[in-house]
Amino acid sequence: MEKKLTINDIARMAGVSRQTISRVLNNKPEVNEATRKQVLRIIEKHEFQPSLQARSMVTRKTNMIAVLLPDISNSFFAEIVRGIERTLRANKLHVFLMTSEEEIALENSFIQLAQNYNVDGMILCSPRLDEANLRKLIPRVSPVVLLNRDLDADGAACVVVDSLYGGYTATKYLIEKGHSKIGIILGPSRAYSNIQRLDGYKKALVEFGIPVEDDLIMHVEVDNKGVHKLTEQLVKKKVTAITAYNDLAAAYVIQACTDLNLKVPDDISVIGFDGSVISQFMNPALTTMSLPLFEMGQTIANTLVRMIKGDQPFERLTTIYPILKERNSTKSLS
Amino acid sequence: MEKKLTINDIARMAGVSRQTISRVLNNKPEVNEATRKQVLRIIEKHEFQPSLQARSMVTRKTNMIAVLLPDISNSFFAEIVRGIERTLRANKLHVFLMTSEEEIALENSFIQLAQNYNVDGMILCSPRLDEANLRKLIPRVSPVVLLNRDLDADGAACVVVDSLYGGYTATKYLIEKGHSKIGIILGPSRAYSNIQRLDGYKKALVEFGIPVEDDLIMHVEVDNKGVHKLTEQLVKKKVTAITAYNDLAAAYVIQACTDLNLKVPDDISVIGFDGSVISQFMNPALTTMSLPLFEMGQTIANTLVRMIKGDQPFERLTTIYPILKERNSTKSLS
DNA sequence: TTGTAGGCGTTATCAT
DNA sequence: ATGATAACGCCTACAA
Repeated sequence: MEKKLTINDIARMAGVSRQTISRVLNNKPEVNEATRKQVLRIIEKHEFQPSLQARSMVTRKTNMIAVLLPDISNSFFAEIVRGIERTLRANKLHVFLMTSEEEIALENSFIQLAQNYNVDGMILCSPRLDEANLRKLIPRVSPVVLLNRDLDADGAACVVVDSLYGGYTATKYLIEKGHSKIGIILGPSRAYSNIQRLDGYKKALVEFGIPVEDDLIMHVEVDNKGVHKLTEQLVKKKVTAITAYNDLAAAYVIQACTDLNLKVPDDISVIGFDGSVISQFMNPALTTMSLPLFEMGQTIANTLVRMIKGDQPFERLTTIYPILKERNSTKSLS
Repeated sequence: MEKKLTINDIARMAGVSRQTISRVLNNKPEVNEATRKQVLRIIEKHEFQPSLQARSMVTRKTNMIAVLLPDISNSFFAEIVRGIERTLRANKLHVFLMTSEEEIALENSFIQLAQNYNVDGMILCSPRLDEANLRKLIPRVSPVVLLNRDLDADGAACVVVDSLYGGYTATKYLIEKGHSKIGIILGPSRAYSNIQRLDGYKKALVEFGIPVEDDLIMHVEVDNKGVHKLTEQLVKKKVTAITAYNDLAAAYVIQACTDLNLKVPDDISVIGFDGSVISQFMNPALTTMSLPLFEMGQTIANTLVRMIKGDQPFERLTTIYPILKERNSTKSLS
């Protein structure tokens, strides 16, 4: 690492005090034009750039935003982060990335870490922390934007997907296609979104007078590994359609069906959730409840930026509605 | 944001000097056990945690690693970052994420930014910067690990995919399946890996005495949007097989073939590159040159950690060989 | 074992 | 318009 020049070095070279250098760096008006030019020349000649660390010590701003999520290789989060990063960048804010791998302890310590680094704000994607802890930690890193978590707390805003609507719409769609024996595979976490999705599923069934059968409701234990087996169980129970909690899970469902010599959608209909890139390349192309992930990322970041600026209004709660994208993995029951 | 306690506050409460607090925080031995316990009690009671910023000012270490890549939503990079993050985390290092969107100007300014934040090291994924600039910037953020770029510079190590081997192996595989009219679709950038891949393609053809036809060599202009059209052109030229520069591009190739009423692999064979998640769910499942992305991320981070520690040897150049994963998108020409 | 003084590189405040 | 001085919160070196 090259040894870095400091503002003092520049001051010495320019024959002025470091305060003047500071003024030039910060575009303060009260500097003689001649001096300013001279200083700028020296700064450029030596490609001097001030230490943001030192600056942060006094300004109390780091321009860093901590972004905490379970898994960056999950395209759901990756696409959201793309939206976040671009929007933050446009506001001269930068991303401190933290991955919790769904571990509560890591989530906890990462939020502390964010505080210790003195970030200007934090984005929490689907935190698993319980409400009490969340309420305790939020003030330390606020402002905070939460994804998929509705918490009414000071210094926090929320962007949530309406999973109830999603689960309801997907199920209703299948019912209207003539299905009544519909299996549902829910995600590994006890997350709110899963409960919501299940509620939506039930709501649709009830609305159409179809009995809710508990043994058609499946929960994945840890990750997608279990989907294959759950699909087998559902098939044994003669379902004619399955809704999965995300597109990748739906892909595993289809794979399992193929292994069981069932054709999708002829023998069984499958519907996913997310609308990630893989959904359109699967065969058959996946019918899914699609989410505007990139735009969600932008919304999240924009909300945070407004909170930070402090002079602009922001939505305490933004609700995102998934949109049914009908493709070829679903079919009318004839 | 709650107002944060400082080391001075704790010192006052404990009735000792702040230096003693510092000693306790840093586990220095020269502290009376009674004092240490007393101080620890107060620290815990108030959940005091030192400012890492202030600490960095004097220790000259931030424990932050800048990770610069073109696009986090590209599963190729996302999976690599997952490996990087986990390994860095195990070494108490953290990720400062920067996305360049393939723009050279952004790459340039992000490297500067990394310097100004005084990061402990940097990971550059497939930088587009020319060699001169790269050589100039590396010393400012070193140690640096470069992905897919072989540059022999002080303070830099490289992890590269052997694209020549990959291109060669894929092409050879197709030739041995009886294909001789083989199209190749190369990536958008003038990146080294594309040139290498083409060289491998040519090498295989030459080895088997098959003439290299320039009009079977296609370059994507900007992104995957163009793949569809290029595929049409190749089909017009009666190719029986196409190798694509990554799995997503291969997906578009297959889509284009379907649109042209060609069946894969019966009418045309397609082979991808990367072995990303989508490849196994495509229909037909994609034959591809697969890369151990997560492990590559780990290797990259591990190399950087060794460089930072300084007392451990590290590979200046690590070469990764893609592995042929034969699935159902390729077939013998009968 | 503990405390004091000084400094890391900047900006803020108050003089001049 | 410019400069001197004091912070920001911590650690290092030296003194007690």
